[in-house]
Amino acid sequence: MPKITLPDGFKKEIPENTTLLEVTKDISNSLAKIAVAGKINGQLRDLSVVIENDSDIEIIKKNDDEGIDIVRHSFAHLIGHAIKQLYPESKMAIGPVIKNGFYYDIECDKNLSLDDLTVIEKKIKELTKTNYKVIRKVVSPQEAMDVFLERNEPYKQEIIKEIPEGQEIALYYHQEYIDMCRGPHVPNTKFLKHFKLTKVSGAYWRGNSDNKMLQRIYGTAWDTKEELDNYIEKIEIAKKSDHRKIGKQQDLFHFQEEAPGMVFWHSKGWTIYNILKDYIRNITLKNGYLEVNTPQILDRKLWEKSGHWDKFGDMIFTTSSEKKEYAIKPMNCPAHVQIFNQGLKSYKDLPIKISEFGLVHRNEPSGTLHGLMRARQFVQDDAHIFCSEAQLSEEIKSLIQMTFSVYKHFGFKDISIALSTRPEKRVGSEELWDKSEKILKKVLSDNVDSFSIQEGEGAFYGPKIEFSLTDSLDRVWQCGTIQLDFSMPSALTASYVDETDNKATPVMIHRAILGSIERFIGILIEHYGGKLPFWLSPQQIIIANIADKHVEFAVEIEKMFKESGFRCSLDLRNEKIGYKIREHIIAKIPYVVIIGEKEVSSRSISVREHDGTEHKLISADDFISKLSSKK
RNA sequence: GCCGCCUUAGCUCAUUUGGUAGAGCACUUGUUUUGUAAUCAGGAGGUAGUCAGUUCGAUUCUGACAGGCGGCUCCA
Repeated sequence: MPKITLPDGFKKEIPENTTLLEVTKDISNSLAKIAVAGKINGQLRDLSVVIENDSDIEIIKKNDDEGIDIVRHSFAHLIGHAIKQLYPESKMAIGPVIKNGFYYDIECDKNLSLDDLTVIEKKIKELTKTNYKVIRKVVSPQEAMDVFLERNEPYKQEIIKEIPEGQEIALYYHQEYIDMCRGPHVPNTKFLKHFKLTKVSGAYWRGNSDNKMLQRIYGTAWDTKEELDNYIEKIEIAKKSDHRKIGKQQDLFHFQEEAPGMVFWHSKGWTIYNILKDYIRNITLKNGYLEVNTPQILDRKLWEKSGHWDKFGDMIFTTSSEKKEYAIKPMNCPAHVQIFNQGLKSYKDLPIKISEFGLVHRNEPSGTLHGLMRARQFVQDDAHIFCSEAQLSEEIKSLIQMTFSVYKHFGFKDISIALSTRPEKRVGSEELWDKSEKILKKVLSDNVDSFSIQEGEGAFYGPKIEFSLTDSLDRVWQCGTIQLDFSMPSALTASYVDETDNKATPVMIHRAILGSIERFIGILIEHYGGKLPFWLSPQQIIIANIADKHVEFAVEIEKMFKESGFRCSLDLRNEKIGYKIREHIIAKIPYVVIIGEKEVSSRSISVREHDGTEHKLISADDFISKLSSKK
């Protein structure tokens, strides 16, 4: 008789062939009503499995984090159940759980539209309402293969062929529909209630662009209707923070089809741009960087030498003149090596840090363009540090600290850090890779709370650290990067004279903190929901008069603000003050200064903050000195 | 680049069996001289993304192209 231990330490012997569900019922009937799965020795299992040995048992309820994921996973199966009833010829591929939801990849002759999702959704509701039992059956690979041969499911067959021998294969019977899954799944569709199919899109089979494109149906599911509604509302609100929308509303920038992926910066957007640049310039100069500027187009031969042409040629815009072919630079590094290469360098000069607000062009595939986040023309706050191997750790450490201090300045908390390791296609010896990955890992472990490893995602010349931020819809964008490079300096014959009077090749660190200024502004706009902090606001203060007779004093006050270095303008229109205020609130202006009869007679100002706070009849000088600390 | 969808006034959107388009806001003129989220009234504004095709007739149906949107792949 197996002995089980519950989370509270309670121990009990159970009869042979007892299932998790029976144990659950034994604990309490009310628990059994909301139990969707269990854990045996920490392993998630279906309630229908038999407990064979002495084990720790835990019951997963439908509203536990793991429980809701099981519900979501089962909803994916319901897409299958519904799809096969509606479009029997469809072939099912995979249907996993993702953050807040699930999806299923399907091959279907019909192009599914949003309207079709409504139909599928309705069918799923019908099916779940019958409260049918989901039956799990463990089968041999051959049995599984027979099932999916008979059901004409080529993708399932392909998956079976790759399941390692000895691994249990489970089929889930949803009435007439059969799916294969590691599970666990809910024991009954009565647990499947609050969901919505959200979008349909294309997705390559196995994520490989050489493979066939399938249709992917996305959905979300929650334990209660309130949670579902909240989630949907949250998405709707988040859409309002979309930088593309705010960019238009606030007159920051625009795109047009004559220049896809390239930004037309309007005056206000360009103001933000320059503030950011100045901020970064200040920091880099303080940290001993030498700011440079390099040509926009460079001979193709240079890019062949550096290795870029071979690997990234597709992305490079070109132009030609007098039979010479040029590349419009997609990166700044080869140019920075040229600057390093001028004159002899000694080990005493290292590290040499060369920075540039480097304008680059990359011919990104049209389908990947995304407002400011992914553009074809953008500026990197780029820098290359030429140093000796011995200096690497210290340099990288200070880069990590610098990056964090910049992100902190903007109030970012949700920063994900990843170490990308050696890719399949790479240059350099294994020892070199071992060494450089080890250096990055060590520096990361010593300096950040946590980081993930992205195996094989490194650059061909070396591993890299990536700092990523999230947009309003939870999409993750890489911003900062620190990359070790042992190859380009020698490819472009960079060298210095070392302590032993020999020629040595420097190591190069590629780094960017904001990454692309365009992308970073996009993230900032969404992060602040369009209400930028005072120091970044392109329009900080509006002076609004009550009536014509207050114009003179309003102009005087505007001059005061301007002379103190604030971005300030007048609103002298013949409109009611409520009308003006409404407009400036919508435009997210931090302060509206109101000038009327009382202000003129007392030579003071009244200020309305964006959040509605009012300061009546205060001294302009006092207000200016208070604002000066916020610059 | 791939799959699907979308493209109507400066902006946000209406306009169903195919008969050349409307609203709100913005703009403009007048009115109002105003106290913390919209004073009132008039006016102007569109070759319906582009190019073909079907049709007596196309914003509407078909096709191609362009751009955008959602994903996928990619992202030095």
